[in-house]
Parts: sequence; C-alpha cells; structure tokens
Amino acid sequence: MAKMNAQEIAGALEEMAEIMEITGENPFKIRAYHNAAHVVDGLTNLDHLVADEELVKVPGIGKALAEHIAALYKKGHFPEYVQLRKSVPAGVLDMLRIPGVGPKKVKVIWKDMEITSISLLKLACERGGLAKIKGFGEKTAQKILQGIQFIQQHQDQHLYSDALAVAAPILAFLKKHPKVKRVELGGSLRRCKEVVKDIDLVASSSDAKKVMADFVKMPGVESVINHGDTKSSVIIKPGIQVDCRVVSDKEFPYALHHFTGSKEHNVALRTRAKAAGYKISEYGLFKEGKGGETLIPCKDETEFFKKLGLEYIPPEMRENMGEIEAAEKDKLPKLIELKDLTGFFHCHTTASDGKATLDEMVAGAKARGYGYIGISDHSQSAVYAGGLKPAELKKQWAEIDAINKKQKAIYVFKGTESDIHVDGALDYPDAILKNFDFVVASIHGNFNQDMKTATARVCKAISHPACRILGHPTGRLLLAREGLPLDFEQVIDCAVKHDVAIEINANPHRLDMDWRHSFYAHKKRLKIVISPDAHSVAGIDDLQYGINVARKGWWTKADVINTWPLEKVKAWLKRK
DNA sequence: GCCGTTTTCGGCCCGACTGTTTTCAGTCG
Repeated sequence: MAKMNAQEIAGALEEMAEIMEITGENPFKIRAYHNAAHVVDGLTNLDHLVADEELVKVPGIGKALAEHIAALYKKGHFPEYVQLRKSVPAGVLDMLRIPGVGPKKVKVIWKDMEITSISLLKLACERGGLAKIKGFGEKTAQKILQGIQFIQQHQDQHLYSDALAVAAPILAFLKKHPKVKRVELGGSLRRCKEVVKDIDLVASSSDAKKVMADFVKMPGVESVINHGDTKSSVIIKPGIQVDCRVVSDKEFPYALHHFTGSKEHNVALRTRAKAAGYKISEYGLFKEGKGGETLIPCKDETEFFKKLGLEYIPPEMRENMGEIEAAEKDKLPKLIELKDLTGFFHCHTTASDGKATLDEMVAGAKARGYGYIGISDHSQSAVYAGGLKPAELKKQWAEIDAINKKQKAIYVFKGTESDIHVDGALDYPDAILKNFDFVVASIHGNFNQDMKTATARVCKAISHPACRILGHPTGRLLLAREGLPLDFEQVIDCAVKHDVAIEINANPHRLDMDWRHSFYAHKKRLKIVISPDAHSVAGIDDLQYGINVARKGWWTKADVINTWPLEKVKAWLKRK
C-alpha cells in the first residue's frame, strides 16, 4: 500500500472502527476511531502535523492514534490495520451499508451462517434460511432484501441541490398541513453540506399521529421504511430517504437543534452543558437539581443558545469546528449573505459553451440587481468548450465596449477562463493576456498528477502577473470526479503572496474551493470571489449555493471581493 | 481509544422505532 492523504486515512480509520464493531471491541475505543476519522477528514494541514509530530495536539487524537495516522500517511499501513483487515472478509464489511443491518447482525450472519457477501446474503433471505436463525425472523429477512435492493439501485449520496429540490415540495406539504404548527428542514441539508445522505424534517403538532399518517401517504412516496406515532422514514422518488420527526410545539426548538446536528456539534454542546449541570435532549434543556430536572423554556433556537450562554450559531457552522468556543466569547463572524454580492466574475456566453448570449447574460445580471458582470468564456485550447481564438476575443471586446458605452446601470468586465496547461502555463500569449480586465485560471484536464506536481502547476499559474482569480482549484465534480490533489496551504500561501483571489465556484456539482480549507485561508487573510460559473441566465442563481458553502467556511462580507463596490473592484483588478 | 477547573482512573450524549421477544437488543440519527 502506498502513502495516504487525509481522506484516505479517514477512510482507513473508519474501516477499522467498523471492523472492531463487528468483532466486538470496547465501544469507547470504537468511538475514538470514528471520531478520529471525522477529525482527520477535516484536517487540511496534515503534512505539517505529521512532519512536526504535532498530531497529538489535535483534539480527539492521542498518542496511539497519532502514531497510526503518521504510519498511514507515510506508508499506508501499520500492523494492527493489516491484522484487522485480515480478520474480516471485505464482503462482510459491505453488509454494514445495508439499511437496518448493523454490526451485531453482521456478526451473526457471518459467524453463524458463514455468509461472506451481500449476494450470498440475498440468496439466504430469498430461500428463507435467514428467518430461521435465532433473533432473526421473516420481517427482518424482507427488510434486508429491501435494503439490498435500495443500495443496489441508488447511490446513497445526493448533491445538495438535488436533495433541496426533492425537499421543497415536502416542506410545502407539511407547512400547509392543518395539524402542523411549525416545520423546518433539519440535518445536513439545513447545514448546507455539499452532499447529503437523506432529508430530515422536524415539525411540531398537537396531533403527531395524524401528521405521520399523512406524511407516509403523501405524493411521491415510493416506500415506507418506518412509520411510528412521532417519527417516520420514507423513500421519495428518485430514491432519497426522507425522515420526519414530530414533537409538541413546546419541544420544537430543542428538537430542531437536535435534528440539525451535526452529531459532533451536538455531542460537544451536550458535554459542555453537562459539565455546567444541564442536560440536553431533543425534548428540552434541563437544569439538573436535587429535586430532579427542571425544563428551561425556550421559544426558539436563539433563546436555546442564549440560555446556554452562547450566541446564536447559524446551522451552516454547526460542524464542531470551533463554533461553540467562538459563540462563548461572542466572537462568531457575521456570515456573508447573497444580498451582500455586488456583482460576479466567472460566467460564459454562446461565444464558447454558454447557452445565453452576451446581451442575455448582462440583462440577467442587471435584472438581479448586480452592478457588474465579468464575462469569462473559455480560452483557445478548450476546443471541447468552443474556446475563443484571438480574433473572436477582439469581436467580444468590441461588443462589451459598446454595451458599456450605451448604458451605465451595469458594468461589463472583459475576462477569460484560461485553461491551466499541464505545466502551469496560461492559454494565451502575454501580449493578449494583459488586455483582459481579469483572468480566471482554471484546471480542466490532466487530473492524474501527484500532489507535488499538481501544486507546482497551480502555483505557477497563480504567479502569472495576469492571473487575478484561481477558478475551481481542484476541478472536482462532486460524486463523480476526485479532482486534482493539491497542497492547499501552499496554494493559499501562493495566492496571498501574489494577491490572487481563490474562487468558490457556486456550481452545485463543484463547490470548489472546498469550505474546509477556509480556516487556514482566514489565518492567511486570503481574498476570495464567489462565482456562478453560469452557462445560462438561470445559472446565475447558483450563486446561492456558493454563498451556502462560503457560510460553512465562516466567510464574511469583507473577505469576498465581489461584495465590494464597483470602483474598488476595478482598482483591485488593476492591482492598484 | 481519548481526556481532565474536584480526575492520570474511570468516565465517555440521548431517545424512538422495529422485530422478536415476554422484557429487550439492535439500529439509527
């Protein structure tokens, strides 16, 4: 095995935790591994932590895990990991992905029935063998069959934008339900994660049973997984699980907070509350006293946080990335909002691969109240996307000059989205590059580079004097393509040095730069832009998705160039 | 496994739903 990056190490630790669950290790040790996997997944400076032997300083990582992580980083394996993987067949581990099947059931299926793959398990369910085993029954066998069908038919992850589109009509259905008082999205969708596993809803009602009965029968329900008096789960076309929880209206703020998560945020908040003599559950915030516990009434989440001595923490920030500590000290940043944007840069027209003309894009931006728009069609090497040859550029520049002359309501910047060649060079000669108002440099190919080569390539592009924005830095496509492996600390350092902004690409398939890199970026005072990468007028509205992840990365208005007034933007583009 | 403002030992968040039981374990979030 070769050396691993942070995400691969997180996967290995998660795998170890799962194996230990099946073999029946100490549950707290298993939790430590799960927790470490989550922590490592969020680390953006693993190289330095390993090199400086500072892993033990990371909360949740102690001496043992620090050694394991360093070993995985350096050579991709260590004895306990190899041993554990040998102890459980891969097919057995796969069974954990089946909804309703956990480690205890897997152990019985494997040890007592000697079944070692999902396909063999399916056979055993169909032939009735599984239902005869102690602790299992006919209903369990049917449920497992359904679960296997589900994971074989659907990906178990969905783009945020896709999940939101499914959630919106369900939310509307519950909002107009006569027995529903309050209802909100919860879970990772409310926290604006870039990909989500399911849709969570929290509602309040005096007749939960009736709400649940109508919920499992609403339009679009493909199958019902659970149907209880206060909690139900269904599968909605095209294969997204929707969980709904109903509580009394008095309990709503606590339940909403609980089901918004993240799990890590909740655990941290509860642990903190417990130390101060409180208890938190989805039913309330309680003060523990000698006469038992007393409920502390809260009318909404703001009051709930206030009673805990905290500022209101926006859902996007609830990832246990330091938000509780910041809220304690009244140091939470004022997060950016869509209305803060004064204009935007990265978008395309029919001159390259856009669906709308230059005039239509400008009109679309104007109609949405923006004061400027930066046109950046693809550059000449991007043959796949109709990249512009120098002669075509001259034509577009003349058109833009005409628009700017004719009206003053919106200013149009002349730009390009220049491919970054495999060696880091930009795509036009310097004599042409210097005539643009701005250059967005982006990766569109040659993704199979190692981190060192890729980082050097991107840094070279950033260092070009014409480059003002690094577009979608890794080129990833969520749930579809990994993207370039980059050392983001180096890339951010380089961008700061050359006063280049890094883009948060708002296209829901990209959302690149990833919000997890923001924390290092803040330390270095990096500037960013939030760009729609619009290929149509409607694509401009993707900006909201970019705002969502920018909020997850704690970005404020001041850090984002396209919140600035036009004159200040013009000056920055001219390096004044 | 990790962690520490009564701690280096003894804790580690909390509750609903399901199915197979006959009082509860397993799973999920």
